[in-house]
Amino acid sequence: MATRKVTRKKINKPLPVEKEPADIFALIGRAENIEQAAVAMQAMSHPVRIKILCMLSSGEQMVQDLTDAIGTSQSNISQHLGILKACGMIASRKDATKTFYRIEDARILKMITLTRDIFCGV
Amino acid sequence: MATRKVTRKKINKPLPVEKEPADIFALIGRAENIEQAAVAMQAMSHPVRIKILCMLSSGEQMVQDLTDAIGTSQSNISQHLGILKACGMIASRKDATKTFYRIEDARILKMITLTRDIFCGV
DNA sequence: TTTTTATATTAGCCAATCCTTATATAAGCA
DNA sequence: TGCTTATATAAGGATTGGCTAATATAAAAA
Repeated sequence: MATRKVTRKKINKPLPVEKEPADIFALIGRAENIEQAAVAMQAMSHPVRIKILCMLSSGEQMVQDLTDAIGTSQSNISQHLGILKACGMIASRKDATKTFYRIEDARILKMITLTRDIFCGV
Repeated sequence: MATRKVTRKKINKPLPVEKEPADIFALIGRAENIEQAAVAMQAMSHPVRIKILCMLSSGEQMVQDLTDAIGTSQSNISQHLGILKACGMIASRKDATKTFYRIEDARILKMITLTRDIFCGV
């Protein structure tokens, strides 16, 4: 498969050797961070993926359960899981024919928790 | 975060007119909220728009200053502002030939602040 | 009035996203 | 062995997103 690309750009510079004005850096940090935030939001910005992340935020889940709970096709869930995994947000473990997914990036756990708090009051 | 394990099946529906299983609602609230969160994230999920929102998070800014600081074309900034405005995230006020933008939705201010905190440690 | 400054809008193109259908893989079961 | 369950991948077409370049608008300055 041609790598699923949610990423806009992979910046891997250790220090800010950028052409953008200092204001922005002072404001939010390095461009690298902004890219990361953008990639994360992009990956989270789909109802199905938000639901997946919410379910995973309470612990490991298998694909079947995600599919049943969220209510779209198995293929569709699998593809959304692929997107989240490609970003390093989630990781998986296989147990026989089953695959269990979990949140891997602590920042994402924070993000989804806060998003839930802000938009759902939960 | 609230509950711990959510492997139950849908036993009964909570409230309204939706077709999705109860799990998800219990977990994050109503589908409506999830949609809102997705729209908000989608709108925020672009480096230029994150930069705009970061700048606006410290107060009103005019287009010229955003353009200079962020470093893309005026047209491009204007279009991104249009996207944010169309979602109700920001609002504008005109002063002669200048237009000042500000964050309008309190949830967005929260989101951008938290995003900054999580991804930039600022 | 003409020109300049500040911002908005439009058009066109290419890339990315998303969903569906169909098929592939791989482990357990009969 | 062949059947079934659980998940992944591929191909496709439709829709949306994002950029640039060009043009429009509108107020201020000359």
